[in-house]
Amino acid sequence: MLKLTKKADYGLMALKYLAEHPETPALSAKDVADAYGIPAQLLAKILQRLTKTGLLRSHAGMNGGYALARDARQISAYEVILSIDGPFFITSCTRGAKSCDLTPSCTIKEPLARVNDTIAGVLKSISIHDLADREHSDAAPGRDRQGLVTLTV
Amino acid sequence: MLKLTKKADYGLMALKYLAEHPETPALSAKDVADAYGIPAQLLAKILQRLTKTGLLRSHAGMNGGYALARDARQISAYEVILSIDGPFFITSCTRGAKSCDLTPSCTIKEPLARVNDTIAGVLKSISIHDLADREHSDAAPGRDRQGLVTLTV
DNA sequence: ACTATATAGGACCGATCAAGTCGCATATTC
DNA sequence: GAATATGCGACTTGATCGGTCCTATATAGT
Repeated sequence: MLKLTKKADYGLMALKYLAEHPETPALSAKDVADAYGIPAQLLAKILQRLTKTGLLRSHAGMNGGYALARDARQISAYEVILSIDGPFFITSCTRGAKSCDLTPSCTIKEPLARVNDTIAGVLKSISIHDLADREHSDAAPGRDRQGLVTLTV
Repeated sequence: MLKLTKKADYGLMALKYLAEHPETPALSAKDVADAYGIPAQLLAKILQRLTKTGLLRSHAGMNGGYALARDARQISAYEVILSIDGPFFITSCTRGAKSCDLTPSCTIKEPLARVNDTIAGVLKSISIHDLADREHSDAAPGRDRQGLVTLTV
């Protein structure tokens, strides 16, 4: 059904939240979880994962927590999703896979691989900052309302 | 993980196969299943579904089977996937859903809904014919190699 | 030193869902 | 009437997602 996992959702929400609070040196998993009403333990593990992949910086102990490792503009939705859910492919057999189980049969893959690339491209072009400051960019007058990306399939 | 179900894969493959054999009046589920090494019973149910949604025309009895209900150019990958997997949304809570469980919390959804629309747009722009005759379009010399679609997010 | 607060991470569980199978009814052709 | 098809519902199995629990470790404040 072409759906993002809830974990990835949570991860994106958390990063957005961190991006919206640049003044605080660190926010705990519980802080973020409470803000959104997400299970704290679950979010904790997600943030740990994002830390391991280098998107977050963590600090244990009191007043500890997490902070963005880079500028919000430099973190793409793609990286977040990839960190949490692992590599995704729209088809079971992609050109990434060595060989298709349905050997030469599945000739569908080539065109769909391009769809896959497109999706990846879109997600790569969306940064955490884009998610966070949506209101601003919406409110900005005379701005090209739609157009973060243009791409060719 | 943003993945298509195998059923949708099978469905696309089957339609492609039908598109490649326009001379035969009808092909049985078994014919197609054997051609690709797919479980016949499973494919049967998929084709039945596609028949119910109007993409295929069926004929029972000996020498019966399935045939495309429209020209291969007039059937989009989107329709096929939609028929088989049902409506898909990249996020758990989309603007399609009445209300988000995480009430006003999930502010992620709006930007991602646009990603969702993009994906849908790409899939809508790909027809069964595009899947079937890939070799031809690839072989065609001096043709704009990449470019079925251009879209703005 | 002690305690409260954090991250880090492993084990586990339940619900959901995809994938596939089985069985039976019905239609159609030979 | 037999062989071949579709049509459709029920069921099984395996994977995976979402979530909880428990323990170890780090750190800041009193």
